Amino acid sequence: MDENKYTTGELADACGTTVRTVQYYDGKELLSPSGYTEGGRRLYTLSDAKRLRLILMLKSLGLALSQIKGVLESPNSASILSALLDEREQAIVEEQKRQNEVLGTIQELKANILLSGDLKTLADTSMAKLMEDAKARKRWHGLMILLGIVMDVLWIGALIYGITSGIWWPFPVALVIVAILVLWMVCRYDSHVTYLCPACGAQFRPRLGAFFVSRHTPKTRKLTCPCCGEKDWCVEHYHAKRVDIASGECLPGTCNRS
Amino acid sequence: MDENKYTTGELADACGTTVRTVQYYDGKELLSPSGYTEGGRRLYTLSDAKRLRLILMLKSLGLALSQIKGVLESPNSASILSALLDEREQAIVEEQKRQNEVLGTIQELKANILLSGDLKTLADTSMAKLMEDAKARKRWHGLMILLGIVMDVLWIGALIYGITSGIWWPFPVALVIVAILVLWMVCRYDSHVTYLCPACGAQFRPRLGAFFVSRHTPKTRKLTCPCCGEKDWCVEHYHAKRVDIASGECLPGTCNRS
DNA sequence: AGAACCATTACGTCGCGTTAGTGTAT
DNA sequence: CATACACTAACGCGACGTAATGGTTC
Repeated sequence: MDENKYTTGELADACGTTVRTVQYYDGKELLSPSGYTEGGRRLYTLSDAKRLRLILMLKSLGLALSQIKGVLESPNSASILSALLDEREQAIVEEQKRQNEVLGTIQELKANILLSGDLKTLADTSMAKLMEDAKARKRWHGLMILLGIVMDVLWIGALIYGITSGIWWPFPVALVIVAILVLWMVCRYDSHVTYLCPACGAQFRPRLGAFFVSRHTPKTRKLTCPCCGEKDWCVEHYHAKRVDIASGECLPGTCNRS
Repeated sequence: MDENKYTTGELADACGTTVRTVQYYDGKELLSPSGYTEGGRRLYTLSDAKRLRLILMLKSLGLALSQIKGVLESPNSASILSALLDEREQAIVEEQKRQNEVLGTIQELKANILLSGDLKTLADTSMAKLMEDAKARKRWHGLMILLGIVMDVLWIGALIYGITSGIWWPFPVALVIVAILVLWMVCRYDSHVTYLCPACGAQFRPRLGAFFVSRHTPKTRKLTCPCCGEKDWCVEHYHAKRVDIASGECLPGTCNRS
């Protein structure tokens, strides 16, 4: 039919893979050579190259070699491939969900170990709680963004309404509602969050006033530890459930200097 | 110190894993038993259980057993674990990017094989083009949504402005702009898209009029094939580059009945 | 004494990478 | 003859699952 054009290495180069892979596919009867030289070397044709490229493409999508073999050998390859792709898609989506959970857990874990220093406390913490906390934090962030948008719409809407119609009473009403919402959010946030003192390792809950005015980054906040009195950047830790530490107290047994 | 509480199977049950795994971890010196019975059976303590749970947690995050071993053996485990978690996070994010590309490619591939029936054409299509097309389609969808929002803001804004101020001339202007934008979008879309006839397998570009009025789903459109004349649901295929088929013609060599 | 339970050993998984030792094309 | 290339056979990876065989505990 067509000329024998490629030796093993040439085929591998042409398709962006390795000699070993080509040989392996021959062994697995995924891609058999169209001929041999007298000395026993494999010879491939152009259509073999196309087939190899197809195999490599399907493999890059995550299909197993055995599945690819099934597709290529079947008379109704299209429907089989279609089903496999559906399945693969499903699996990837599932895996991404798991990965997102893992990412959340990693976040929590990093926050936990960042300053606690050793892993003894960590050994007690169960994976389940870490994930719950991570999920709760995500939900809370979502809620904050949503409420933020609602509040913006409220006061900007009232402002525009005032400008265009000359009726101004809704504006201060909107501001009051916004203020109440903000206050509620801060209180709720404060009651679900603890901080880790980098100096003594204590887990504590700051007083609402200090919490309100302190400087902060997305993950830390500059607070004075009620256990050792040091003022430093404390790592925030969000809990799924309300923490039962009094405001301004620290969790017993967590301070290294006690 | 503490009593020997668990046999291998009890430990496995308590930590949600298998006997084999516990034995394997002993062999790898990840978790050695605290003692043995006279008969040579492994005995574990409560702290062993904690250690095992920690190991399983870190494994579930995707860390290799060798890495976990390194963490547990190191004196400054916290910093090492922190670094490993960072690395792992990076890797997961990278992997998710790749997976999203794969998902796009799978979409393209499914659209391609859905009705073409065989894989010969598929063998010619390179992975690179599939991915390019998938990306381009995503970009295009994003642009459409964005323009949709812009257009909505335009005409709704002009409407509200008319109601509140009584000045109505911006409204028809906005409508004209919206109409032009829609027309441009349709033309552009039409020039980047081909359809696959399920009857004869031809790839063709419909005439703009037919394209405009035909019924459609997200992935298919009811069109009359210019090659075989059949009217059926044709699968849409978005191309990264403008296709150079004349409007109402089909790509030569793609019709099975020619 | 029988039923669980456990220990050790070893092979199989998947897709090749990587030697090691030998033969072939140019 | 030298050099590059190719061949086969084999082990290795990672985290166990799955026998097979025999001893231990209750």
